[in-house]
Amino acid sequence: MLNLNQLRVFYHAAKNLNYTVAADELFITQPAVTAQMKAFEGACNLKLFKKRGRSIFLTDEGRALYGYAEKIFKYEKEIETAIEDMHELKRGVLSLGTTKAYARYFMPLMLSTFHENYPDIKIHLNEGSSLDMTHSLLDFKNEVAVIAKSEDLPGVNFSPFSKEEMVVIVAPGHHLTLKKIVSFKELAEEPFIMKEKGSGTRKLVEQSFANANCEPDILMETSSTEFIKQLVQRGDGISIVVKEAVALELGEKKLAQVPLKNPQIYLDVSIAYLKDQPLSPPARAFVETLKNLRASDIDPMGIGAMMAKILAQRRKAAK
Amino acid sequence: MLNLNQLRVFYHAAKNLNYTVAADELFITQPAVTAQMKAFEGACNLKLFKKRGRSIFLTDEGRALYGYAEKIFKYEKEIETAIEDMHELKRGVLSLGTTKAYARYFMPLMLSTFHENYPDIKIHLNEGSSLDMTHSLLDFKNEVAVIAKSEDLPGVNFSPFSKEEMVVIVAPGHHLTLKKIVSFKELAEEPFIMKEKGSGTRKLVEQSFANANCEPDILMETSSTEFIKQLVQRGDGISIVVKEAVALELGEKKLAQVPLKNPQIYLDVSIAYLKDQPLSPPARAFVETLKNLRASDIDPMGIGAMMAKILAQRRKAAK
DNA sequence: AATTTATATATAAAGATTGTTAATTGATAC
DNA sequence: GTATCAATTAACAATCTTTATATATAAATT
Repeated sequence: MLNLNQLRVFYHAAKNLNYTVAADELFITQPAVTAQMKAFEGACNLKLFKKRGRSIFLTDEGRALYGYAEKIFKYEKEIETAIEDMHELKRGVLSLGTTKAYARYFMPLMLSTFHENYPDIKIHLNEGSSLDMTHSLLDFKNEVAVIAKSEDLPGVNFSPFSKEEMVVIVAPGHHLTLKKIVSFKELAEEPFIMKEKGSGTRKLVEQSFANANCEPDILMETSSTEFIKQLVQRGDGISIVVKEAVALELGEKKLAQVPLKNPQIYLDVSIAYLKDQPLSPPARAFVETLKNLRASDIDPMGIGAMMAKILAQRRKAAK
Repeated sequence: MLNLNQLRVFYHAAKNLNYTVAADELFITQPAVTAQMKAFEGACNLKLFKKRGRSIFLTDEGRALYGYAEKIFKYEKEIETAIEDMHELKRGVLSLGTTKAYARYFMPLMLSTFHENYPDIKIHLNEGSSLDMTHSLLDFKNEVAVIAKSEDLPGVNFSPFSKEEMVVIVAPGHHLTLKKIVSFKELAEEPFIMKEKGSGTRKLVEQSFANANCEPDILMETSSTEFIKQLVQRGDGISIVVKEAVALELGEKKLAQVPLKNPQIYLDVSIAYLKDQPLSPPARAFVETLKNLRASDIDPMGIGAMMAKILAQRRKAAK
């Protein structure tokens, strides 16, 4: 195992053929160079310099070694540049987890904006249930997750981000569409298409039924909101989903919304990251971007408002 | 300027994802790893490891840096191999200076033998006058010189190597060939072709004339023994040269030898190298080889005997 | 499930390297 | 011969490493 500190001293001494200049370049004193060179020649068991009067010359061995040293310290500079780049976010990876809904509706715009601001950061986006994504933080699979707060894990920091309006969806022409307003008790009578375990939506829906002292009649469980929409459209059951995820279908009348008896329910979406782990520069930059998006408005927004805001910012930036 | 010691600690910690194993590999204790890693992360201003319980993981930044570290320490191994090779004479350079006569008559055999024993040592052979070659040692142009001792320079070590018989040469049919024996006084009457200044031969010849209280009648000075031979053959003058250099011409009767009145004169050839500079391994090996060639016989030999000995050794080795 | 055992990292004070300051030597230039 | 410059030497200070101990988690045992 070579002492690379000594090799560095040798490199500078050999480059300048002068211990004093080498010392200056190394920000150490000249006697330190003398000492290190002695130690290095001893360790290598090779004479590297010849000394005549007050000047020094490389031996053949020294010259050979200098060639190698040049390479290694040139490479060191590359490493320093790499570290510098990481600080300046000129390279790095953002490992991000989110729900399918966010990955599909919100993240494309959000991340393309982020990528415009930090073009050298690679993005690793994973999707899964809120619970899965929370656990992915603990496993270091992701550094940040944009999800519904599933359970209050001690190591995870949840920072409120958006509030998504939830809507009851039924097939067009469904008998509930005749009602002005429906209660959870009434919904409990219908076959219900439920999201999978671990889903933030499911947790909220179950909670809402429980608050009304009833239980949904679960016909089927799935992780796919697309699948839920298909089933509901076919009239196989009803469901409660994030409004933004069915905005299109509601507009096209492929699905119908049934107004809920108050209170209206909202899904709280949070930015989650580990408590006692400092975020990497890319993750920090992303969280900052997210929080800035939210901070300026007092009322919590949904995806729709959020996206409108991003688009407004981009238009502004384009001017 | 990166602390490569810290980078090395990081490299081993990252390789094993375990501080204790890293410490073992580095032959240091585990607390030293902890300390160095803290210092390194501080210096880089980057989190490189994430810690969960008793295990550690690389961050994205750590993973990036590990890629670089791998390269640099792989390259370090190459340097270590190079140093090892230099010790084992598997690479290196022998910078050798000698006189034209030696370069022509002795060194081809000597160096081809040396090369057989140390096939990975490159040989740089320079030729010049004994004085020039002595100075080349002081200038670090050569490390070893095989030459006549010209003057007693304080920094140069002269170790006797061979003794070359000197002969008076004249043109065939020259009037001196009629004599049974000639004195320097008689030689002083003839036009003399002298070797250049700095030549060991010249110094010896001048000394010999001076001892006989006379001076040669110098017709011409040259560094080329070949040129001397041509001139003498043409009958332009006489000269005194190393016998081995004219053995062929004497045999072919192109030149004639005139017996010198005693004492017979000999050119002392030495192995010269700097006193206070340790020799490089290749130079040490070469000097050893030369000294071994000489050591076993008590009487100093000339080139001819020396070459016979080398050939005998080679035949022996071939068996 | 609760306790013990083993394993891994962190901390703190003592000890070994490495680097600094100041004075010396040795060589070159004027 | 004096001045100057570069490298060395030696005593002191800073940094790194070790020893010993603590803490915390995972695995094994009761």
